[in-house]
Amino acid sequence: MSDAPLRIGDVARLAGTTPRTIRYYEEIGLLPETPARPSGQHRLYTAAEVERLREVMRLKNLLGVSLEELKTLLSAEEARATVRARLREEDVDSTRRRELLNESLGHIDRQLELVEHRATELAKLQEELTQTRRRVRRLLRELDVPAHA
Amino acid sequence: MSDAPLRIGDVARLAGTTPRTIRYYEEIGLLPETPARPSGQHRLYTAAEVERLREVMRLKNLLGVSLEELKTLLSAEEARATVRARLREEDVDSTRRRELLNESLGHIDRQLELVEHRATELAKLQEELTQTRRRVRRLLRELDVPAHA
DNA sequence: CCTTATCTTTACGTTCACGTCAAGTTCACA
DNA sequence: TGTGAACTTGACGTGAACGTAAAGATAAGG
Repeated sequence: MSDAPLRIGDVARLAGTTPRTIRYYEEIGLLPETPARPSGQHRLYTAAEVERLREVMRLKNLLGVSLEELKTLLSAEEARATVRARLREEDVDSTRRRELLNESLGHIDRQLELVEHRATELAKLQEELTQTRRRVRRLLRELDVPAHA
Repeated sequence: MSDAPLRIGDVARLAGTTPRTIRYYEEIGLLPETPARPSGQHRLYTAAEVERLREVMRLKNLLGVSLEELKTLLSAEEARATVRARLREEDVDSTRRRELLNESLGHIDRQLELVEHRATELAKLQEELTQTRRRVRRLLRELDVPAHA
């Protein structure tokens, strides 16, 4: 029931964007092309793909990177998904497993570095604004209690 | 000595941008036009204006807003500067002072809201990434100590 | 089966935030 | 007073990230 296939308009509504954007993201490889769709036929999506899209939009907003940079960041995530899939197979020798996991770790760390940097910068700004706010409020209080002599 | 007037090229270098960008920002009213400059004459700047530019660029990066939105945000800051100037004059009655200060407070709160929102969102993302990182590292550790039976 | 909303591709248009080029001007310095 | 570097305005160009319009195809409901 809830896994009824969604069409591009539904996905757009659910994610708070437009069909054009979704097609564009697919076009530049930011979203995977629905595989094996005879040209002309409607695109069909699942709820998981709505989530994926929301995540893309979230990262775009928060990280403020170009779609091209975002693509590399997400291809990393893509890679991690592949890794997880491959790791589920029993017949991967532990040397290879270690390789894959370390690769994942690298991708994560790259993202974390980006996020942490922005987070601390924002924290600084927030602190400055809070300070300024305090100062203004103190001035207001001093107006209420005019002469403290 | 250090307050020798700067030219647009110097300002650009000091702020890490280009003359074109500075002129553009002036054009759209994001930076104040050097007042009373006979058309054709070189623009002259002070160190304070370099700081202003750096702040503009910083906010642009951190808040990820359009230059138009940034302009309104900064006009608020502009207003606060005016307020500070007016408050230095002694002959402002306290009713008016209160008004001005409250206005300032409103502007600051608007910025703070924006900043705080982004900050918490970024914090969430950071937390998620950190969690994922932990999971991957645990998997790696389990590879080192294979059978815990 | 027919209608109609929604989709398809193709292609050109648009906005933002500048880059780049041209032709002339101003400024610091020898 | 000349000369070269940096500046001026004006205009057109550009890449990113979509919007929009056209002409036709598809899909879901009655």
